Amino acid sequence: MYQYIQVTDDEQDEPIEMPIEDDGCLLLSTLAAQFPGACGLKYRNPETGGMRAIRLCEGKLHPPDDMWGSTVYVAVFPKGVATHVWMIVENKRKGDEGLENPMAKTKKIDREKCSDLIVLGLPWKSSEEDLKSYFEQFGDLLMVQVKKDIKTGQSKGFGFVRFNDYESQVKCLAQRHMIDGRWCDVRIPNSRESEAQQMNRKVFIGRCHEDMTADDLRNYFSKFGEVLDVFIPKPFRAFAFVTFSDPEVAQNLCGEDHIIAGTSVHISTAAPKNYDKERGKHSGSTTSGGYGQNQGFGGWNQGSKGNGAQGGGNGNMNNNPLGMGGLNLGGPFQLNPAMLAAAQAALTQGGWGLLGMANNQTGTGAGDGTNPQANTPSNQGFGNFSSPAAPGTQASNQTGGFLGWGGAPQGESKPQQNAGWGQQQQPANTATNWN
DNA sequence: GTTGAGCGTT
Repeated sequence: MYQYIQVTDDEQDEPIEMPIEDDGCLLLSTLAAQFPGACGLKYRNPETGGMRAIRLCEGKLHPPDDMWGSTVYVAVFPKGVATHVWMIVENKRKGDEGLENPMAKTKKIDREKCSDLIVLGLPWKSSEEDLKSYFEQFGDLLMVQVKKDIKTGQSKGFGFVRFNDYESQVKCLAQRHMIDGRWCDVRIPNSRESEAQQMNRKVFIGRCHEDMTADDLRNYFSKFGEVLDVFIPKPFRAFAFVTFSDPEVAQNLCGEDHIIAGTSVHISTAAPKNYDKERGKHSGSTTSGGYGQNQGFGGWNQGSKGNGAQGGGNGNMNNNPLGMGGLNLGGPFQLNPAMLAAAQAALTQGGWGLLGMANNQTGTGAGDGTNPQANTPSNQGFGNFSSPAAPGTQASNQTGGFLGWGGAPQGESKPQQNAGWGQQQQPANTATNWN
């Protein structure tokens, strides 16, 4: 018999009900499962209006005066700790917010964010100064790079630029460029950094009920923000995707359980599927700068596009944590293909409800019991494999991807602009930075 | 010392 208390990470947001233990305590691990990175709990004292801390002792959060009551508690996060790629990006752009709650910052995803832009077809002779003087017409530049051969110093014929303002980027992407006598193309690079910035508009809805219609989902989720698309695989596979226009809305919902038409669904981040097959479409479809719709990147694991033969039809098994691509789905199990597909998708997404393994810390599921981080919702009861979302991977890629920021050739250094970035030192002449 | 579709040494 569980009791629940209401917890939020933002007093403006809808709280999540969280189970407390038999001894009346809330486990920090339970809290962290819903609010990754949370290190404590607090609540507003109605008498003083101030925030009051909840006692934390050996991983247990103790109720104030032995009573949780109906108070809405607020998750507490370590100050100034970079836990997400998004936060790193935000730190870079908004250095004055360096001490805020990192998770709140994580949720502040700027839809209209600049990314590095690749400049293709540069004349061999063009220098970074040449690029700067050309691209300045579109707006303030933060960075210009010409990629060169290490030994000879000869240009490789391409480079990167980054604008300060998104409008400048849009203008620049909208046309071809005559630079030093050659036509050059400017595009969003096919690298993970830029992909990371465009994702998370779409959320994965696990544990869907067969009676749920796209309209049901749209109606329900519209109260959180504009819904661009609802996708329910046919035949029924017990999951769906909802795409919001605002990635912040999508991000805010991730990790939550919601009740729709009496059914508890789990919302998590939509995992991008492998990009190898889609990359061609991707780069081809971004030349107009338009990736505003949910299909813009074409690389999401929707389980659609005619790959109904999930056993190996689409070559999309590389990231399957349980190696299901290697199973013979036509073998002795004779499971309903819809259930297999749902199970596979649920595994990929970390939504375990379908398999009846939710919260099963001592379960007998395949590979269970070996994961030292079994308290996280995406790993419960399973062996040690990588989380599909793997934000840390993105973070490291991200920091590694902007190594050209540290230099201040003009002699003026702005340390604040470098806060939160992994690499700040670099040899001269690898990039030119005017800010 | 050459070249002309692509995708970023640290």
